[in-house]
Amino acid sequence: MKEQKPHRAPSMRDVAQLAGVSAQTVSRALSDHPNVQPETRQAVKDAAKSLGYRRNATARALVTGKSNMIGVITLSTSSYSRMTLIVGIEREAAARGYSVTFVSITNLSARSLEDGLGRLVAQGVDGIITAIPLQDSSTEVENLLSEVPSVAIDTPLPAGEQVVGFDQGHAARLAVEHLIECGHTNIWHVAGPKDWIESEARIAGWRRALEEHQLPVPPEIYGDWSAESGYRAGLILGRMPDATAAFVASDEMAFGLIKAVKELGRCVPEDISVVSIDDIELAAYCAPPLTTVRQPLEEMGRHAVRHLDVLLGDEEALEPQAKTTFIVPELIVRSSTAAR
Amino acid sequence: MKEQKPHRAPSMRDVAQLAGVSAQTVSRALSDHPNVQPETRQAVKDAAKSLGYRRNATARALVTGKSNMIGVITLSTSSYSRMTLIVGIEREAAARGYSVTFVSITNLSARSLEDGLGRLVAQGVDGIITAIPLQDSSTEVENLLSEVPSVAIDTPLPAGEQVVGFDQGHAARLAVEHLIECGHTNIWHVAGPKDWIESEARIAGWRRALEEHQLPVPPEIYGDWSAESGYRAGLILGRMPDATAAFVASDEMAFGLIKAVKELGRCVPEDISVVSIDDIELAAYCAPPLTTVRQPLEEMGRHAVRHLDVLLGDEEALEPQAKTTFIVPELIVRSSTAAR
DNA sequence: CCATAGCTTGTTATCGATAACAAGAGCAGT
DNA sequence: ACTGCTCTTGTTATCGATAACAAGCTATGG
Repeated sequence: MKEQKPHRAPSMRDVAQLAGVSAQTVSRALSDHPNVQPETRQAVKDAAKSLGYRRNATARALVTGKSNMIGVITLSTSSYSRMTLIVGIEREAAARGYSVTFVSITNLSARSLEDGLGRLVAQGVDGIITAIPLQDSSTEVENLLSEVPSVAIDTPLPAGEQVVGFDQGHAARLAVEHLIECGHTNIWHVAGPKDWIESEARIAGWRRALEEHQLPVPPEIYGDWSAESGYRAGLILGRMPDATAAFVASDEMAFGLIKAVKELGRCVPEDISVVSIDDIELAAYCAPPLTTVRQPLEEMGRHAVRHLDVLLGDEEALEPQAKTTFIVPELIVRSSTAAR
Repeated sequence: MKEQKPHRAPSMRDVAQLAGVSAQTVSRALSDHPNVQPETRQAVKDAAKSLGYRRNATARALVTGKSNMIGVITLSTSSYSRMTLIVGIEREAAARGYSVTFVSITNLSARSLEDGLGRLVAQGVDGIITAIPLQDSSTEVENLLSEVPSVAIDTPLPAGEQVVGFDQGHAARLAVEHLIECGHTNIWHVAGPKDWIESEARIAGWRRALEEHQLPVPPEIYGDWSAESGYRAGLILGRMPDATAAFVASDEMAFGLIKAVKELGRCVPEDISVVSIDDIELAAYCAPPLTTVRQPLEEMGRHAVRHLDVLLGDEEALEPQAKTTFIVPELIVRSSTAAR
């Protein structure tokens, strides 16, 4: 065995030497710059391959000012939805030659948002995708976001110049109107946490739909997206004899709610119909299978990357452009809802 | 409005000028280097703050050779387990001052592994965490892995110097022995896909437990971790009158299996007992709640980062060390299993 | 036959930080 | 008072690439 030293990775200089050209020519040859003699290019490529040369992204980033990294900031809930979003982002980013660095924060305070964004900016990302449901922010956050192009999913963060949106209000309406069509008149809502903008939007959609159909609007019950919180809500709802329908803000909470309701001796959908939002993979395997409004998170992640890519690439070429991509919600009827 | 130009972020030189010192002193002051006069340090910090200075991680990485980034490579399934793992990794990494870049691959071919690892290495990560269930690899993959310290979760990849492991065989044994204690003698297994090392280990554990108790070993049924594949397996198992117990390799497949079995008119756990592995959040909200063996993915992610940190920091100081952290599986009994 | 243009390649400067070395100040010990 | 040490700060070189400029060479046309 001879490789003793930590054998520094080969640099462009090494390749240049082996190929008998200058470093700059190597750079040009490997970047597929047009004005390079074919045989020179080939020689360079051969030399590079034989040395196992790999371009140093750090040096490249330093001089070009572009890191080809995009940052994603999200809440660190391990929910299905977040994961799906991130997978979508990663795939589209990889396809477009970006790598993704990923920061999760544990709470919605401006403090922790600043921290997370700060880490991303310090890292030198070219752009940021915020997948955070924050309602408001601090000036420090705005500063951070103004330093780097950013795209917001769900939430119109200040300075988040473009937005990929899912019309939460419309999704809620689809869910509620389905229940109404089934003949329900007493439709409760189990909402997400108060400080999430999605929760607000879904509550508003639910309320508006009820009002338009001149149905009574019961008070909403708050959960925290977890199945456990849905279970607690179910314990409350299940005891109300006149509650025959619930619109639940997430599939996971619906799982919890259904469990509680069944434990109280009532049946879904015979006694209580349940619709939710998300359509996670397990939704079809709940008992009964969940009627739900599909939110295509992976696709939303991909859209976010596409927007960001345009923002980064075209250098304020097309200013107005499509400011927002709206994804249309789709109702998926399974067996957790039934006619009265 | 006066800020017309893209106002280049302030550099160390700017701070130095404002504070009336040299760039090197700024570097020292901000890095909390000991030999700096207190008032100088303060002056530098004030200047930095007033300019909104942020250290350029790229330049720093170039000269120090350390990027403080760790790379994670994983399969792009949007399963709960992967997400939980990643959240654990990200949290621990953030706590230790690393940022995380994240690559997912869509299949287990050596080709795509090479591609993913290549992206990570080219990105300049300091270390890599492989969370891939690959059985074997190519020499190219080994080259890549030998360039950068790496830690493997689950799978002992070649050159993955340290391993965070979960004793899949033991987990399987716990599950099977629980069924045996319940009086079952005909215990089937719905396994994960053939090319996953976890699947193999769970199959082996299941088989060994049965053999030790001198019980018959039926052929295993393969799934692909998805609830859908569990459902298909359930359609097969549910038709066998003498099958009274199933050990399913993941909670998600168990959801599917239970649905199928119920559709065939048999009850869980009265007719068929089901144990699985993972303990995802929804496991407790299945109907019936799943008896399962808990696999603490978040903790495993954190361990991986700790190992990697040691590997990166101590510079071959403590060579042997704890080569592997083994996490102990824990059986969680709920209601999907019952005595015969 | 010279001028102009285009192609190919090399040279030098630069990105923003830190490492390594150097230099001046202050202080103690002989 | 001189030597030698420590503390503080500054200077210069460097990491690995690319941008900008420069130079040599080959066509092409008048």
